[in-house]
Amino acid sequence: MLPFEVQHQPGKPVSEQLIYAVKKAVAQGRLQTGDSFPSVRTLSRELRINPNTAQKAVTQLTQAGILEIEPGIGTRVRKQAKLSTAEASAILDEPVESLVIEAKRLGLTLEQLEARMRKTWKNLNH
Amino acid sequence: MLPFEVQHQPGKPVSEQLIYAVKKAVAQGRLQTGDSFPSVRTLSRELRINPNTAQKAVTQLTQAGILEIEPGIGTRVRKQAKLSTAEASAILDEPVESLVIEAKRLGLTLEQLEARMRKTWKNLNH
DNA sequence: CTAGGTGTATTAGTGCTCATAGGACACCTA
DNA sequence: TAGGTGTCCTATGAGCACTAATACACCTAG
Repeated sequence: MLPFEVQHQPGKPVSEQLIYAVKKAVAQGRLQTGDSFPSVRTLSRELRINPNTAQKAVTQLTQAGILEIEPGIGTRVRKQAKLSTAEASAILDEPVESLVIEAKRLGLTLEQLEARMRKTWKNLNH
Repeated sequence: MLPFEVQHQPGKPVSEQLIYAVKKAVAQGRLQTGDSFPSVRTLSRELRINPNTAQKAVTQLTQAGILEIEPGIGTRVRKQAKLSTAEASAILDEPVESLVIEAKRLGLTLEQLEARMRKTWKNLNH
């Protein structure tokens, strides 16, 4: 059994959905620092996707600092390094602005958006 | 002069960047209800993109309820209809969850994320 | 040492989206 | 009528996503 769930939405790249599922599992604590991560071939078999697609996701997750490779042995969940404010900004600025624009367009108030975000935050805690 | 700015980022579809720029301009109030919107051919000329690409953006913005067409005359910014809570949820749930996951991964607290969002909200007011 | 696991790389082919190009039509206004 | 508007059509090229089948270097367990 895999330590995360992937819901394949047609139209979106399979590799990106796998990446998102892993990020979500890490945020939820279902994947913790030091946990061993399924091999490329296991992912391929369990998710019924091509080994290359699985490897693409693993490669990007490694470059993102979420997984780390031990050559010849396997992959583990890496200890998350704390990033600087500038680095966090570079990553978050776009999705934050995009979300705010969408919320304004839908007629929400700032308070309503914050309430929705707090709820989502707490739902991800376990 | 166009009532919005489009910054072409290579790798992302031109039509989607145009759509995003228009949404942003509406959220900022640079485009207001009733304002006339540039024609497909004007967009094509000013932005140096194909007329089909411009039309694709206009079509999607119309379907999203942001623009409205007056046949033979032109396009206008439509009055925003207030959506139900359920409809707003369907649109916002995904980006909110995605943002929360990313913020948690980067080690931010809920308070830090809210502060960043409030700042972005206010910066878009004018 | 060998067998079997790991990540990695290569080459090839298919299908889809994006963007471009050129042309055409129905509609409305001046 | 002339010129603007949105809309539609076919065609082409580029790039990406995914699949497929190999092959290689590395490490561990037996």
